[in-house]
Amino acid sequence: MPKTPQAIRGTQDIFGPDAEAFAFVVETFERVRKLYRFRRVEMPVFEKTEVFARSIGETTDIVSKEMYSFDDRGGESLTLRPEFTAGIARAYLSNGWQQYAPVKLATHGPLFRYERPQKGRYRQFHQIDAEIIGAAEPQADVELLAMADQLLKELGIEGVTLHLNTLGDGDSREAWRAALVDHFRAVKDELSEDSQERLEKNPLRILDSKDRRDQRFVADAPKIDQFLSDDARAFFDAVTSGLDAAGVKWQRAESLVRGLDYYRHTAFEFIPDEGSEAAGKLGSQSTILGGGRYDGLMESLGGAATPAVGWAAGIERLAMLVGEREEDALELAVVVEGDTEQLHSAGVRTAMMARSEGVAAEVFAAGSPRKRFDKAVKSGAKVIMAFGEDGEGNLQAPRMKGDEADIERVSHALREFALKLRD
RNA sequence: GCGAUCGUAGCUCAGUUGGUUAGAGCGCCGGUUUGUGGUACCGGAGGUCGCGGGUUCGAACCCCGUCGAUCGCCCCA
Repeated sequence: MPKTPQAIRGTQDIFGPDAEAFAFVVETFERVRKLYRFRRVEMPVFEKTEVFARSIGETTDIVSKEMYSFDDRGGESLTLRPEFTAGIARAYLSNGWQQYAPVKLATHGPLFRYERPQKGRYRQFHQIDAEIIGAAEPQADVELLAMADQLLKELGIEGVTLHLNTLGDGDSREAWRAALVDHFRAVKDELSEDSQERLEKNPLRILDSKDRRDQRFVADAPKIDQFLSDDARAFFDAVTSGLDAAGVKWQRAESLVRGLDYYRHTAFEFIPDEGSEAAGKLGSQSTILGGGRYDGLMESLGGAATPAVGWAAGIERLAMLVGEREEDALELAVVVEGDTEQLHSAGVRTAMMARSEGVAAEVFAAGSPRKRFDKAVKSGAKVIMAFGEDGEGNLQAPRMKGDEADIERVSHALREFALKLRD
């Protein structure tokens, strides 16, 4: 016997209730996205490596060690997408979608990151994604967040709050960053090992360190608000008042920064409330939906300066929060009581007629007659219909079992089909 | 990349300080409950105890390695 190959680490085969929950998330997203008139876009799963390296930031962990990169036969370095935004930006530029600007785009699909798998985190994972490109106004941020908020509500997810921050414009962000470095460098020796390293690579990240040693110094660290330009402040005020008007609840998160270089102004995450049921289900992964404004991204890919905002959410994480979803019930189970040609065709034909009229049907025609009934009963079918023959081999009229209303609905469907045949 | 815990039947798990042919439930297949049938009962198939070494008269159990899984750290959705 040849050995069965193992699945790749960090990949998942999703089935049953989990797969139903996954589908429910995607279907709900598709429905909500249409309500906000986001247009569907499909993109390649892989790109030239530089697309991600240049836009996400060379020094980020994603680019430096988490990308699935490989050389193709022509010797070009390609990478399985670790996120959507960079690819969408590339597509926007290479297809001249400026002509549609401002344009609202939505997509979903698999992403890849070479990371150690754990609860709510995989090497191949899936996201839903929404972007507004070419809109500089804070109203775009508001609309995008309103959609996220509505999506979570329609998924029935509770105990999750929008954490909101601003990183200011490019200058504000740089000034803040410099002040933070000064602040933390003064106490460098007392910081955790991780944060000493972050000081060089990504000082903003020290702000949400989980280490107690760092948290003492985080409290009195410089705040972004001190460095905001008037424009940046006005922008953020417009976003928050817009959210209030739209009825989207939010809370200020002064130390919320996002990992990627391209963020400016608005940054946000939807995070389960401390101690909530949702928080428990997610383990140590807390963010279920995150994003922000990335006004500088297009330029890093050689395009004209183009304002944009977007977010992405992990489908697996959302699916964990929507909980078990049962598959739709079987409506009609057709049991064939023997193995003659006549009986089998009767069963197959009946199921076909039912399905043509939108009634979910399945035929049970394997194993002993007793097992067929057992399986039909266990299938949870609302109506069981049995075909048998009399002693002389004549097909008997089918017998139906189930609630009167259910039987009537199935019978009605079968009659409808017969009527159409006659016309 | 680092740490902790765990790998026994298709699935969920027992397996007493190391001691005969490794068990149960569910699922699957066949049958009985002398008619139609979610019950109950009987029987059957199915296991290199993750893999490789070692210790021992003897290893599912102890030791080392390795692979995998889970959870956490880093980072992130």
